Amino acid sequence: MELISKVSMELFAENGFHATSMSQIAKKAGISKGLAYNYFESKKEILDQIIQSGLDTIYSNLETNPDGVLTDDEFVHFIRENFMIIRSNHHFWRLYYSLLLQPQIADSLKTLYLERAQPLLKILQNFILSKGNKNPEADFVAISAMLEGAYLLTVTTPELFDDGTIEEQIITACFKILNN
Amino acid sequence: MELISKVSMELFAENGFHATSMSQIAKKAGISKGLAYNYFESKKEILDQIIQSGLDTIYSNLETNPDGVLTDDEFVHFIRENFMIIRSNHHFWRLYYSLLLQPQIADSLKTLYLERAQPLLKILQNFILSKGNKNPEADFVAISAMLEGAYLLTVTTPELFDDGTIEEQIITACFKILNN
Amino acid sequence: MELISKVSMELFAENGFHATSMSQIAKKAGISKGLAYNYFESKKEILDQIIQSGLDTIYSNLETNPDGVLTDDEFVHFIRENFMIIRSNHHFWRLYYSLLLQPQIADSLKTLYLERAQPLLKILQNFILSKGNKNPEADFVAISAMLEGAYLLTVTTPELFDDGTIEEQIITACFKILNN
Amino acid sequence: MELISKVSMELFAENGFHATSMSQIAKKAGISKGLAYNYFESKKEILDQIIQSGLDTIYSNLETNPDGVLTDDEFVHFIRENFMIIRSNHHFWRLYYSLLLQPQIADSLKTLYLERAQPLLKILQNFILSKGNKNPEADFVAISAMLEGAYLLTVTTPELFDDGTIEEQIITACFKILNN
DNA sequence: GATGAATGAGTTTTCATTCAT
DNA sequence: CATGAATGAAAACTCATTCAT
Repeated sequence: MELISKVSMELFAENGFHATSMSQIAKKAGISKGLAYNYFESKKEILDQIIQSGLDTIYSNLETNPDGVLTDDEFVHFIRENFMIIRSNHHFWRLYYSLLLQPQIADSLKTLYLERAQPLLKILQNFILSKGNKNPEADFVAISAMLEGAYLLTVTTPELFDDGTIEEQIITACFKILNN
Repeated sequence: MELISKVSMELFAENGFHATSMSQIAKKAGISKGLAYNYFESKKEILDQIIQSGLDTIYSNLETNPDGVLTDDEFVHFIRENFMIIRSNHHFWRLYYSLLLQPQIADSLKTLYLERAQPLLKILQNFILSKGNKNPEADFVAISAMLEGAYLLTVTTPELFDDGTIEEQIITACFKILNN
Repeated sequence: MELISKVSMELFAENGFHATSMSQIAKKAGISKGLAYNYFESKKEILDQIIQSGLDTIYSNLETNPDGVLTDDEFVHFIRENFMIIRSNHHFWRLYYSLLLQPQIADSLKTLYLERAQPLLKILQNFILSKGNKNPEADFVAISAMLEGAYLLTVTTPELFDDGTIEEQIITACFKILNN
Repeated sequence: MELISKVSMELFAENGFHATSMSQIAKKAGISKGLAYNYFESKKEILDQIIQSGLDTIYSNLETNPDGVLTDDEFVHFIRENFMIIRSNHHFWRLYYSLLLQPQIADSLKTLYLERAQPLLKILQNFILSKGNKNPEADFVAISAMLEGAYLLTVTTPELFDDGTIEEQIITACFKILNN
């Protein structure tokens, strides 16, 4: 079951959900199609379960106090950790982003995601607010977009940043935005 | 033929390439399946043609002198124009991003894209260089990521920014990064 | 389409709905499975359509004035005609009876059937009432049961009555019941 | 084993033999699929065993002297008892009738049935003969059909006759047929 | 006795594609 | 140009049955 999920995630991420067949999954997992259906009611259910447990494991690794305010050093650490998590789950994130682009699926996914990501966004927001700038919302939008974009680039074209310095550049830019 | 492309792009963007059938396309276009095959050799060819002409029309609207250096005002205008183009072609961009996440397809797409986008990146690069900062590469990465992220958000969750101010916040952040 | 219906009815009647596969249907009809799905959305839809048009053709052949009262001769003719119709549609009736025994399907079927059969039952009722017996309801129940049973026997074991005299014996019994 | 039979009979009767899966049976019986196969070699064998023991218990309850001749009172009692038996085994009879309509299965079933039912038919025949009518075969056909039909109605639409008077009406009609 | 993981052949259904008209 | 009937390969899914434990 773990195996099926793992194999499916890789295939879904590489080829897309619709372009991946149960036969491929079964073959790559070294089992029969029938067995896959003993564990999951449908292909869709495999996807759902991947999303669920993917978000679970990712966010459980990040649990911090969402009400406290980070110091600069903690913020730096926080961002680096985010990138590390993305890198070590790039299959999942690639899948996540591709699903996000399909309106049919996206809505339920967005809800699920926002629910789990809320504490993180809160941490970011609090940090930005603590800087006392005139327009914290604008800073929040800009930094969120920058992170989102950097995550996407990390996932889609990791070879461009395999020196792993993208986060340092992002961090530097964050402070430029905030200390101004 | 124009119609088939248009209709296909919408369906591909909304449901994904693989989840869209030729029947759906023919039905939505109000023609027979057979006729679609008079114009296109295969479903894949429709996609290719969409990408080709999509990039064509988009970048032909943006042709500027890639070797010159923008003034600040021109840069602002340049960014705003980019967002406008994204918004008026959100179907295309949604499709573009979803394809980008499928490695099978992504490679040829990336080549194609970089080819067309090169002049724009050059403009951005020149502008950043003209600011004379210590680490222009870092600024380039940060700003590229921020733009990429903002485009993605514009395409996937337009409702969050329907006041259309996201570009202003991005522009402000760009200058903070560059004037520092 | 006519062909598919016809072939399906025979197979459904001989083997049962669930025990008949689309492959069998396609093979017997000399077409591909795919084509069958051009005409019918699902196997269930084939069944529905068979029932609909089966009841249609049968009852349209029997349309008589349901408010008038039959003479004895007309009653005899009416019964004989019923048996003839059953015999020339024995596939359909075998299918009909087998569906009647599956509660899942039976309810919608019963409604559909009663709707169409109502005029016939009315004719029978009127005829019985015209005889002025003390307990017409009892006569109606007995005669209905006798007809139902005779139809069932005709459909399931036609060889027992291939001389075609069962209806004469039923008719005789009817008059015994009514003239008493 | 008893349990498996009982549960299977209910499911077969409600949903049909082919539409019932071993999983459903095992689930409803609260056992594993494997265990079911310790008791029965196949799904078909469950069915066979149900039919066998179904006919057994039913006819063992009815054993009377097949050579004697019933009095009128005994005949009335005999019919009432038949209806009672049908009612208390409606699952079985529903299943029986549905199988009767599938030629593949029906032949072996008919043989089996006739074997067991022979004594009962003999009793009925003797009773009819004892009335000394001109055409006892015709009376036999009519009364058999009436009983068959009444049984079918009792099994398929019990709600129509839940006052339990259908047998009285049938009995009355029988005497009308016979005393004429 | 009892389980349930595992299979493989079968089922219903879908769909890109072809082609006679 | 245009249709839509037709196909065949492959998809998702089911299920009777087996077997190691």
